[in-house]
Amino acid sequence: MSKRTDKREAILDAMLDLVVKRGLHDAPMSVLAKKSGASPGVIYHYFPSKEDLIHAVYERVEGIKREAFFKGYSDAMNARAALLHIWLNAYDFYRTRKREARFLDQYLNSPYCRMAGSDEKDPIMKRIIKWLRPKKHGGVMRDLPPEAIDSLTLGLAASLARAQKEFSKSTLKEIAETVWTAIAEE
Amino acid sequence: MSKRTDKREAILDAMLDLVVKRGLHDAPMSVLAKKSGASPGVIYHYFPSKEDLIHAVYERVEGIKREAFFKGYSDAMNARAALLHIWLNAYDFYRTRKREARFLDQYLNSPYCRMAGSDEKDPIMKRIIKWLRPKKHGGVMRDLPPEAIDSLTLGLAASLARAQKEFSKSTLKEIAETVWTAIAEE
Amino acid sequence: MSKRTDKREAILDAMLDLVVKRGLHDAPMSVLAKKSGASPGVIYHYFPSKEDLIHAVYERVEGIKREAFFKGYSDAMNARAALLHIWLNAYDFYRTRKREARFLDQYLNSPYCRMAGSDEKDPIMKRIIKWLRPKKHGGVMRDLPPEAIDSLTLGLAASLARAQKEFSKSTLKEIAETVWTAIAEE
Amino acid sequence: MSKRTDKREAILDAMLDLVVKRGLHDAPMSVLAKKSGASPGVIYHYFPSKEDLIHAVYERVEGIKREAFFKGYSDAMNARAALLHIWLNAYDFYRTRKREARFLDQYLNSPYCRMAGSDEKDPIMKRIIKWLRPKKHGGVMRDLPPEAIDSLTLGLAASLARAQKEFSKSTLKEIAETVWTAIAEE
DNA sequence: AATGAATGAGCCTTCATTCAT
DNA sequence: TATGAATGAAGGCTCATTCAT
Repeated sequence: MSKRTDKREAILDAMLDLVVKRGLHDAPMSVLAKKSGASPGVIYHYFPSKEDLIHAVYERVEGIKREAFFKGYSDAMNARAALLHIWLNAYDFYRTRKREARFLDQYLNSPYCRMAGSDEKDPIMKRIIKWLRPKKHGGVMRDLPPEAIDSLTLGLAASLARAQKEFSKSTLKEIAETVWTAIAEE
Repeated sequence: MSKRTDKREAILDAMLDLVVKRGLHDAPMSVLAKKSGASPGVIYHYFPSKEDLIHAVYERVEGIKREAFFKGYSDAMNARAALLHIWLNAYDFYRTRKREARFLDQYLNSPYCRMAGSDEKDPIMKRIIKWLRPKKHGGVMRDLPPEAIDSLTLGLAASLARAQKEFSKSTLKEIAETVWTAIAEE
Repeated sequence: MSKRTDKREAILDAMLDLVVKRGLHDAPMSVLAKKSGASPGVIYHYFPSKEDLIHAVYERVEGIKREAFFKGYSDAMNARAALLHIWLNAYDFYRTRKREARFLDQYLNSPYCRMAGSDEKDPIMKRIIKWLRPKKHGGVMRDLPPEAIDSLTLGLAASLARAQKEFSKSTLKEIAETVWTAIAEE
Repeated sequence: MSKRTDKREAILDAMLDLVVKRGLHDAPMSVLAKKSGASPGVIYHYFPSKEDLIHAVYERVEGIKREAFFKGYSDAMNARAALLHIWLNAYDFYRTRKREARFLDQYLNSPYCRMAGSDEKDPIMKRIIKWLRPKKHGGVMRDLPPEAIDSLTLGLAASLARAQKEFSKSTLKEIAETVWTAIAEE
């Protein structure tokens, strides 16, 4: 990995930390410079503005998230297996990547997010969405709106991950299956 | 309502608007002063600091939310009826009170929130929680963690309300009942 | 003493305290209002401006000082006795009236002082100055400049009073007499 | 001298002037910026806060004072010669460095001074203090408290320097010798 | 006389950004 | 590429003063 990439990464990582620790407001470039080991000047060499930098952090986090969600996933899986797999991956991601999760919380709920051209708010599910549709549209779901599906699956995983206590793998599977039963066409 | 209270309300309301429109960051007191019709000085007569003001806005919104959730609710209702009722109220709240909903999104995901002494993050559900527990603890639910329950009920309502399209009352009821079936002990 | 006078006194006294505790800078009218029990409004009823108020505090302190210096003094005393008497009184004043002493320190060294029309910086000594002049001008002193006389007498008393340890009456008298010997024509 | 040092000096010097002209209160950073030719921002690059800046000005002035006091001084001098020498230097300092003198007057009598950790209020005399003690403690003085010694020597010089008229070198020497006679052992 | 809400200029400080080196 | 001093608009907040009551 080149030195150039190293410094860029250091900046992105430091900003992620900063936002998580002090908030999207209260994340000054000067502090970022100190944390990242880069001078204020170079930061502007890598990113045109603070806003762009924030968006770049988001893209990076989003990439990590996507990777995490689809780790071990195979197109050969059937709908049920795929959903369960991704659901558990999601729980894991939100559980182990606290920093990334907290950044997303802030970013997605801030005007920064809406500033982005944002092709799609959450492009991840687009890849599995083919099943996350009612049967009559080629999916395997009950006739529920997509928002409902999303909230009932990934939203649930996220909120469980935020809980104090950690759930055992078997409990999680149980929950996932309950969900599946509730939303899938029998 | 006294003039004193009027001005206080005007400030709170203007800040709510400002945060929703420009974000928790980028909500300067000077702009607030103009919007609210109060001078920069008086604002500090009513609130010790910007932070306190933000917290006060939150308390106010939280109060509105609580009222909305429990509108028409009666202790005489059984668990199922109560949950459905509140669930629909919640959907309504998130649907019609977009400003308040967006403020909560930002506040609850910002460090401001964690700054508050915050006895409880979301005290609302404490009132209906008696059923939102597994049967073996006196509730009527399957043995799911409270976080799951919350996400599956109010979280779902919130995410549906955020959707572009509006759902008909009958669709909502259908969804609510699906949920109920999924989480309630048969 | 009339109520009017009472409130005026309360304001003056509170300001004296404030200046001593927080400095001539950092003595806001709002804090003064709280300390004195008078509203910001009335303060301006008694004093046209903050500057005038500060000057009024000075006049009051100066009055107290004059009284203290001349307590027990009699015109019948000869030069030596008078000087010793006043010298001891001065030490007492600076020793027991710490607040007043500290206020004078600040006021006399601040631009406030020079703002005042100030007939005379320290009018006190004018009353005993008849001896504090060289013999050839009708006094009893060596031919030293008045500033020297003043510094050697009252200035010395003030600096001794500021010291940590307290001096016994006999030590003080000894010092005073040493001074007298040094500056008086034999 | 580096450019960095230059700007720092310019700021310190401008602040000294400002305090002398307008007082420790009423010395706004904005005015300082204009006077010193530095932007408001850079000032904070050199000094963490206004308070620190004030303290830094003090340190600088104190340094100048020390240098002035000991100019031409040699350890070979005996007590009497040393005292006379330093006494005349002190008069010169207070006489020619009016700005510095006036700053010290304000600073030393303000709460700023007491805020400082201040190892010692006036470390200068610590170097000559070996004689400024009573004979029985190895000095050459009468048994007077140190405060008295200080006031009778440097205090006197300062107050003479403050006078309108300037004293001739011979008058000064005469005064100094009178003082010496008064405080030195026989 | 008295209150205290209200004003608004101005204060200290921060911070995104630029630029000489 | 990299530095970090420099900029200056803006931010949160204060405070002498006024004024409706």
